[in-house]
Amino acid sequence: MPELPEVETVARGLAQRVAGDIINSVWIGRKPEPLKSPARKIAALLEGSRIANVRRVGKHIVVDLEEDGQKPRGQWIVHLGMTGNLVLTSPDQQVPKHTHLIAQLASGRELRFVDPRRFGRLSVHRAESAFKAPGSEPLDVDFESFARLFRGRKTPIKSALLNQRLLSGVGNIYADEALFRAGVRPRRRAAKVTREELRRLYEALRKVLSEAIAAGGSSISNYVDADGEEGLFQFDHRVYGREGEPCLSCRSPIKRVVIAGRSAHYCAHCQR
DNA sequence: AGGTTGACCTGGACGC
DNA sequence: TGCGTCCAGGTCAACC
Repeated sequence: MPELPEVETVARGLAQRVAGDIINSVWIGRKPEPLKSPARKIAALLEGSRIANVRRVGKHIVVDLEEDGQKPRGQWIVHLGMTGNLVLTSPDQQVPKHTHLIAQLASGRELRFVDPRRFGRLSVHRAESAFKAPGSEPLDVDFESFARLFRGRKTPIKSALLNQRLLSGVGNIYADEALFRAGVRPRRRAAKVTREELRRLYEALRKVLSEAIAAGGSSISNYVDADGEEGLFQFDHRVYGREGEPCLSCRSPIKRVVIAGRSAHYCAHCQR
């Protein structure tokens, strides 16, 4: 579920509420799938740490941890996968099914990682080897660097947008939405997209992502933010999930095709 | 080397 | 109600 705007929303919400709090103890479920680091390493780094900050890198939530004297201690990295969420609750809230980790905070609250499909991943990094995402942040990268990412790539432009080693944080919804707004068909070979089209794509992607962040994430389903509240938001999907419905510009039906195993939505009339 | 496919999971929506 | 099928916002390893 969560792409860049959703992860940003969760991270911001948590940063506001838990920065400065201390993790007293950690419970980790028995199913090992969501853990990239061993459970005892995760627990060891988290327990006794103060949460300095919570932020987003690509689709990852980075929890910066520090010692008492503000000395950096390491990072707790949370990837939400398709269905994961990191929720701040009071301990008397019922623990939902598929809760894989609970961090008890000194303030008396709990930070819980819940993920039914278990595609999410948890890991820890020591302070010496800080986490780094391989791709460029779409909201930070300049146009020349953005354009360079696609040079010589025969893969469909849609697949290139989703490639996290190129761009960090773009997922299926916002890739489709950006391509629609730029007027570029998802199956076009990345290398063949003209400079002018890339310029439109660059602007469209930034616009779509920042609008979605401003709206607090996507409206597509039961997405909830760090408080466990439904995102109020209404970000308009113009193509995603609108197969067969009329294009909002030209009324021709939105098409859905599969590209590299992911569904892609576009308007055959407006996108070339 | 670089691109595409299946596997990994659970659950909700839909058709019969 | 129940069962089967399809679909899902992500990412890898394995394949060509």
